[in-house]
Amino acid sequence: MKKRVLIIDGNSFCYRAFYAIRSLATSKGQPTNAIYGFVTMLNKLIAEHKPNYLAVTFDLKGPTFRHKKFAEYKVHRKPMPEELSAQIPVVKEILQAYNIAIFEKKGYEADDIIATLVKQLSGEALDIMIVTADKDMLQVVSGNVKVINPNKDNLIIDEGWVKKRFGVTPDKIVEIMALAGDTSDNIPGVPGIGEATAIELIKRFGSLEEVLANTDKITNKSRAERIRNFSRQAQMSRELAKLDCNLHPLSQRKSLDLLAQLEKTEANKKILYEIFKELEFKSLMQQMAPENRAKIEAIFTSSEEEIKNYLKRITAGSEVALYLLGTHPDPMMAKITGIAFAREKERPLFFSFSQTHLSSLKALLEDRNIKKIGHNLKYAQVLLSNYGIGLQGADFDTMIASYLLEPARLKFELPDIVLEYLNYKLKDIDALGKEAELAQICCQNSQSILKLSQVLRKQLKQKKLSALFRNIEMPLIEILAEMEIEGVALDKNLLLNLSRNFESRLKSLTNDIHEACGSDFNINSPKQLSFVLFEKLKLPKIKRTKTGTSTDTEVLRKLAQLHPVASSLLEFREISKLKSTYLDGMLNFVHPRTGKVHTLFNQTGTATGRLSSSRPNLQNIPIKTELGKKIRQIFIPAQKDNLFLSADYSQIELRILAHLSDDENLITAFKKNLDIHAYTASLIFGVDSSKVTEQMRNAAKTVNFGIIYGMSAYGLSKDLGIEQNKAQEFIDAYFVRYAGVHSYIRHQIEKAKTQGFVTTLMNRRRYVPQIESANENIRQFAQRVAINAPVQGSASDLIKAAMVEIHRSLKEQKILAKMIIQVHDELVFSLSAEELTKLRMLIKEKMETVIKLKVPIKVTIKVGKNWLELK
DNA sequence: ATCAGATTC
DNA sequence: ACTAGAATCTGAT
Repeated sequence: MKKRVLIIDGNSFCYRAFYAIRSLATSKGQPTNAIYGFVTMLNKLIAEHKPNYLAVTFDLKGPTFRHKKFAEYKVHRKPMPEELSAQIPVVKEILQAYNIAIFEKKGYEADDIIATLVKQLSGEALDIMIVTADKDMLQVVSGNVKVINPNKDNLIIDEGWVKKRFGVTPDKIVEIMALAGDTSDNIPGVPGIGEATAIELIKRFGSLEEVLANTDKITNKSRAERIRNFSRQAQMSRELAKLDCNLHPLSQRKSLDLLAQLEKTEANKKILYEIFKELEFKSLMQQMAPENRAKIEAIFTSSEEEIKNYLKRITAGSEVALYLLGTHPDPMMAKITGIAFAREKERPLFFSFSQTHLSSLKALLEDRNIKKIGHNLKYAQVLLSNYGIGLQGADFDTMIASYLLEPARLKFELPDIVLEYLNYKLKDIDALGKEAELAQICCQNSQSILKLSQVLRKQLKQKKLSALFRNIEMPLIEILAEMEIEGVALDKNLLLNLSRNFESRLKSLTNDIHEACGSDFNINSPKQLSFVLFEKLKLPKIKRTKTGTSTDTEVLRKLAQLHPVASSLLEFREISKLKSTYLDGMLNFVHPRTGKVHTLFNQTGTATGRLSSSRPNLQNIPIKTELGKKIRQIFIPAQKDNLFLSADYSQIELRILAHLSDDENLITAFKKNLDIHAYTASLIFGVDSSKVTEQMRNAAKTVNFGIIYGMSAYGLSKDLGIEQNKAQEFIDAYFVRYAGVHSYIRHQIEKAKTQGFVTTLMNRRRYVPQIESANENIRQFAQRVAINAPVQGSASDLIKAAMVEIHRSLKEQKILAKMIIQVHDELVFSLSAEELTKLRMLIKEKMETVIKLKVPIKVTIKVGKNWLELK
């Protein structure tokens, strides 16, 4: 097998990469599409052709010898876009780290360098493959020299292809270009002579020289005349098209020295890792990251004796990193597979699951004086609870720590966080091999968690996040775990009844709709529905989606004026959603043992600090419509005769805004306990508060909320159904009267720009790198984030702090009531009638006073026998 | 896997 | 591409 050389025309390759990937940029907005495309295309070529030698050539800026010969050369060529040229130095840096030779020479084009390289190597027994989209390059194709065109799906062009396409051997390509020219390089050729004619002439005469010497033999007289008139220009064109294959000093090199330089060697993975990390190329980072180098000498044991000895050395105050491997991501559904412990300066210990092992560990796990370090300790606590073990002493959760450092991150899985903060790859736990290997992986994971905790502890401290971590987020883990374990009971009979009622209503609506439309179709398919509405019934198209015509509620409401079927569709949509998501869907989450639903409260699920809830999501149970509200009846206390108590923060985000902005008007309004929307209406409409109509109050309410989200005049006008300039007037009036809010907003945007993040009451951070984006939309989005995050995040701080306080009191006072649900500004408890009076006071008091604001905090308490009937 | 459309605070 | 922030779930394609 001959050895293979791959020579890449770097500029051509960069252009291809740049246009192949529409947009890719770092979080700060630095474009990286060409770099990413270049690297992935390069990897693909290497994987496909497995070259032994590699080189990349580049053009340098400035005139070439061709410009000197012919002033018009490449005059039509647009300069390289700034977005692309900015990426080229990084591409070169990457090539260096790959140890791939780069060739560039002032005054010469990449093509000439390639031609010279090809000539230098022509004496060796090599397969040479040139990667370029440039037609010029075809002239060097020969038996062992081929061209790969990346613009044509990596089409391989060999001698046979050239002969078939042009009817001549590759060395005659310049002769053809001399006559036909090349528009992309602005090689003029002879006017009126195209490729077909040029091919015909060169096939007959063999070269430009011979054509010029024999114009009298050309039967088409005007063609012959033109060639004679432009003979000088044709000769010039030939010179331009001809590649220079004797570049100094490259042509002086011995081919063996050259080959040594081109030889493909190990890439410098460490540097590549750093570069890819900087560029935020996650998958490439992953490829370059080293495996953990620390040799793990794990103790893999089934001996009770060994376990006892290990445990003996762990005493009060000790720290233990623990990795608990479960069979399922939902801990209520999971079984324990194995447990690994890691401690400083000790060999890690692994147990595969057995009830005996677990019993020996119970004391350790339940000892609050032994500090537990883990990655997602809530998962461990819930899972262990199903084995009768109550985990205590949660001290450091690396998942929560990394969340506070980088709350907008999407994934907090252990391998992701280890890669980010320890810079090495963890073996995939799902690739389970033999048990010994499993033990190795679990031990490595527990050791990594221990190391992570040390790194993250420092970073939390440095960023002043330790208090939030220690006082709020860590204590919350145990509370959320208890809420998940407790779960929420359901009235299943009622659920099934409702489902059946909805079912029959849906059937009848389906009939009505099909009849009204004159055909049977799937109403749940937006595609089929839009065909029926807009093609069949010819109703007006009101709004577009990315892929077609919108049929959402807003559209259907407008269509309801024109066609009665739209109202039926609206009702169908509502009932269908309620039934599939909240009734039938709920049954999928009922736990086989407890008969309750055990929501997962995700502590790292939002960028702002809020919790999120899933499987099922209990934070979006319907309440707005009469029909939807009925769903709430199915949630009931687990114990017979118990009650639900709901405690709700009233207008918490506006109160937080008043506090953060220090706005005089807003603070006064809350201190006087005014109706805040009515008060805002009186301010922005300039009327006495007694003259505020319901309409004005509603408009003011929209404005009040809009402000918190950084709403634009466009959005407000659409929401209120008024002109945009009218909406702008409302916003202007708002900011005149609430000047403190206005300056607060400007201040937040300024802070985001100068320090890169904004903060909440408890110093929770939200990074806003896009605030400096050159893209108007992205920048404006970042500004809204900077306005909203401190408000939404502070409200989250507040309710989390309250949860910690309330939980502590309930424990201390041995109250049996259980906190079971949190919905951002609401807490739901299940309690007995005997505890009601005491709890009402306690909960209200804790929620209202846990953090002191410049305005009073108001909590409304309601009690009832299910989640609907609360008074 | 992604989209459209629904629900909540 | 989007226009009001933060989420999750279902059904269709």
